[in-house]
Amino acid sequence: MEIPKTYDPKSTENKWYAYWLKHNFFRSVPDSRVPYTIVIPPPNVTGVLHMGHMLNNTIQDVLIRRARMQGKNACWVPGTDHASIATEAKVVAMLKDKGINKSDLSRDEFLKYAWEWKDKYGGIILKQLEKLGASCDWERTKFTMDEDLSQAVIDVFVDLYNKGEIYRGVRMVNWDPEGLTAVSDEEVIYKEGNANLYFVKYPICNSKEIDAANYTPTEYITIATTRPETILGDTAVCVHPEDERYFHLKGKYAIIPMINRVVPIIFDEYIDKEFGTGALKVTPAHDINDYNLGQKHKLQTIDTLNPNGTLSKEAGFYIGEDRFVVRKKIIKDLEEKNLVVKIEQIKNKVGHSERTNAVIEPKLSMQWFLKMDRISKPALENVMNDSIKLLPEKFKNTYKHWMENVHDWCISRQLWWGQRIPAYYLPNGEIVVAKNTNEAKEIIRQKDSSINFDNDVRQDEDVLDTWFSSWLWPISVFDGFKNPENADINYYYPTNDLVTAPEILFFWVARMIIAGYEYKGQKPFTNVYLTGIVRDKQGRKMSKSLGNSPDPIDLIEKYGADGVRTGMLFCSPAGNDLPFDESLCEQGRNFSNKIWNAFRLLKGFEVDDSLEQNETNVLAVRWFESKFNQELQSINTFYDKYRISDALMVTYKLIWDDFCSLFLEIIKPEFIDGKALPIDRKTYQASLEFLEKLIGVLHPFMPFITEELWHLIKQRDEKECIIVSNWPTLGSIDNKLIAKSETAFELIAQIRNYRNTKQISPKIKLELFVTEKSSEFQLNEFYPVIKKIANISEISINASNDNSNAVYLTNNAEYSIKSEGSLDIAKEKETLTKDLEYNKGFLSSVMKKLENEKFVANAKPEVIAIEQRKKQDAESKIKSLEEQLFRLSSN
RNA sequence: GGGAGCUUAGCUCAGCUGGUUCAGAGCAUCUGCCUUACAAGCAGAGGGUCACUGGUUCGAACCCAGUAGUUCCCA
Repeated sequence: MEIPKTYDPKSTENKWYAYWLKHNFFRSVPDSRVPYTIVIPPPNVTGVLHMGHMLNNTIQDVLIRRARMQGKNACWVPGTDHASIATEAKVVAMLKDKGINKSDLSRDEFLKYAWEWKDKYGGIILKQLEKLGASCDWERTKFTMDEDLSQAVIDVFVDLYNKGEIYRGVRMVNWDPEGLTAVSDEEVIYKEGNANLYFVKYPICNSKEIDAANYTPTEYITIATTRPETILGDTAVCVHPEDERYFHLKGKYAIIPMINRVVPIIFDEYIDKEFGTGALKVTPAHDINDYNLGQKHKLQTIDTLNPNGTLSKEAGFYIGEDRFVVRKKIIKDLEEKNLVVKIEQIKNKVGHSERTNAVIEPKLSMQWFLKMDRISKPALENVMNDSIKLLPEKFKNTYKHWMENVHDWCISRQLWWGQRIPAYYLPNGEIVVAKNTNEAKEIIRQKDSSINFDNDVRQDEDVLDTWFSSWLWPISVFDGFKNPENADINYYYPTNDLVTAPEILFFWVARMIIAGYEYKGQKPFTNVYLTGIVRDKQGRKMSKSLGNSPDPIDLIEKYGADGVRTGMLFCSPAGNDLPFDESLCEQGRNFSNKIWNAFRLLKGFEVDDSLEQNETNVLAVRWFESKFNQELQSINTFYDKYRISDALMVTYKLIWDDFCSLFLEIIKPEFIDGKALPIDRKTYQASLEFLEKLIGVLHPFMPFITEELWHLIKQRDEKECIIVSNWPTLGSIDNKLIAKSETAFELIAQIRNYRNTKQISPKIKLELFVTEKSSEFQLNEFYPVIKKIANISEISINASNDNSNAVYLTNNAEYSIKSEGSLDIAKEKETLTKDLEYNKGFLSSVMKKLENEKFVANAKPEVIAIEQRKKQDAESKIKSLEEQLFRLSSN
């Protein structure tokens, strides 16, 4: 069979993915094995795959595939979340294109469109994950608005309400006037920008009971504001109690311009004397700090904004006009009244909605809240005591800080897409919370049979925050609410690892932990692996809106899924951002090709059964066996520490450097007369076994090419696939042999370097001289190897002093090579002297330690022994170098 | 304004609780090679006051303090 020179991922990836699916290799059902479980961070159902998903899901797949090979029952649960705000926005936009306004639709009609939309586009991202090779148990795919998951959300709401943990209250919320909903603090993005700081003067008067409209002021107080449109909602002016400039205003009043409201001048230490004029206009309805001041000083609260960002009736002026239009208009009007003192340019930070990018308005509104103080306690404790581990650990600090200062969670959203809040309002304002309409009806009937449910009772219009669904995810995907003792939840929960972005550590991770302890009395997972953010070369986060992100599917087309997977992992230690560059994928693709060609080489060997295994090959096999085990141990350790990119790097070097560049070069049969000699059976067999082990270790990173090679190596049974093969077991390691090999390979590199500097072709054989010494690293064993891959004709012991024409190689002068052409004695001497000086310096630093009484007294015995050994080594090197120099000089 | 983290080669990062020749890896760079597996390759090489300043110690990239720069979180 002809094997192509370059590996072509396209022809294998679809084939093997389909094959794995067909044989149910991703499927997991509880059995007697140890479970290994990951629940996917459910991507937004409106989403398409971006680079962040690629990184995140590659890591999950690596962990899952390795666990599967280790004989665990690996279960990766996929799914999506319903993303209320984002999805509703998309559906509204879609309807708009069709000429339909959301306001013209009933709730049910709208939801019908929304579900249609979801059914049509909601699965895209999961299909894309297949391209990446994700080995999810697709039969378990969940959606946060599935019937049973929704029921869990409602049940939890009712339960927490009955426990007194959920309450309804007026709060200052971050209002998104475009999305027409409140958003959480975490969904507000503060962006720095230029703003005008307007200085406006308010008249002062002595009494509350004046005719403000016809009052002729004699004195003014100047306030500074960036949001003059809120002046209409002002109910006080506040200054610092120690601000001398305003002492005389105690007990006086200010008149709000335009609407001529007389408001008190209050004193509070909250004020920053340095900012603006040191006098603050107080608008309790439209600023959180002002709201707090208002509460403290019992001020009136006047809400001057409509939900859509236009001015309300309460404002008295500019009713129905947009807040930004009014900002300009009111300044013009105030200028006409000569009340604007000056306008300054400042930089400030303005909150924008993460979803719609609209400028957030702090707004008072009636919302539902979940108390966090009690239920968050175990979630803090168990992260602090490492019952749940955050990786990297540095996130413990941030987590602690957040959990210790946690605010009540605003769980209502003014939307339709999501789980509708199961609260029913009776005509007298009383609230009944029930799991469903029938239950509500029953409760209400018992309370007051005269109430007509259909006419008099209305259900809350709002839905719950999407996070209020996804915080239940590790439990609800296993149906742990309705059937708390079912086989799945008992087997898979708590799950093992969670892989997600630090950005949602609080949004989601912390809340899942809270729910886990509240509803299962147990953590939801043991390890939280926090990935970094994928950034572009300029360090900007890759995002669709910036247009700086490559399309992952295009990348897969170009470099193969295996190439992209390794590309993502080459430099992404946990918690570190990943500055992505396409060349990383190229490196991944090149790596696939390297392995491919290693296989081609092996496959091309002609095997001769009558051939004895020669000593070179015996040694090569012995050496690689040990080397493999040594590196396997290191790979296992890195996995245990979740240092995935380190595990990959070790695998990469093991395959590329040790297997391809060394092992294969050593055993590769020589060419005579343009024809390759055959190889013995034993070595050939061992090589193929090595390759099998290597691709086994590589499989989690590069699932496709490894499966392809696995089947090319030999004919296998239908179900005998690498994906379900055994992770290589750790064999013995001959450390002495490995140490010797390192010296030998170093010597080989020096011979090659010598060729390079002297421009000697690798084809010309050279002669190597060895000064026999009682060195620990006798390399005799490796002589055949050295001869072969450094192309040495003869290695001879140089007992005589006949070094007149030789160049020494290592810095202990034990090896030398016959120089081609005349020897530059001066240069040789210089190099030798340099090495001699270095070794002498080194020896003296060692001696300093050994002669230091404090060192000998304080250092551990091992450390002292090491220093003794260093001393001996250095002394023997110095001796060799001196001898060598002496020989050169005597010629 | 408060808190946390980071600063090691051109880039991205390792460097476990101070002790080998500890200053490392990959990529990039440079030199030489189309050598019959692979130019998506082979063989070599160069490159760093471990941000700065002090301190602790027999010994500091590592511990402590301060400074600068930078990122994140909270207000």
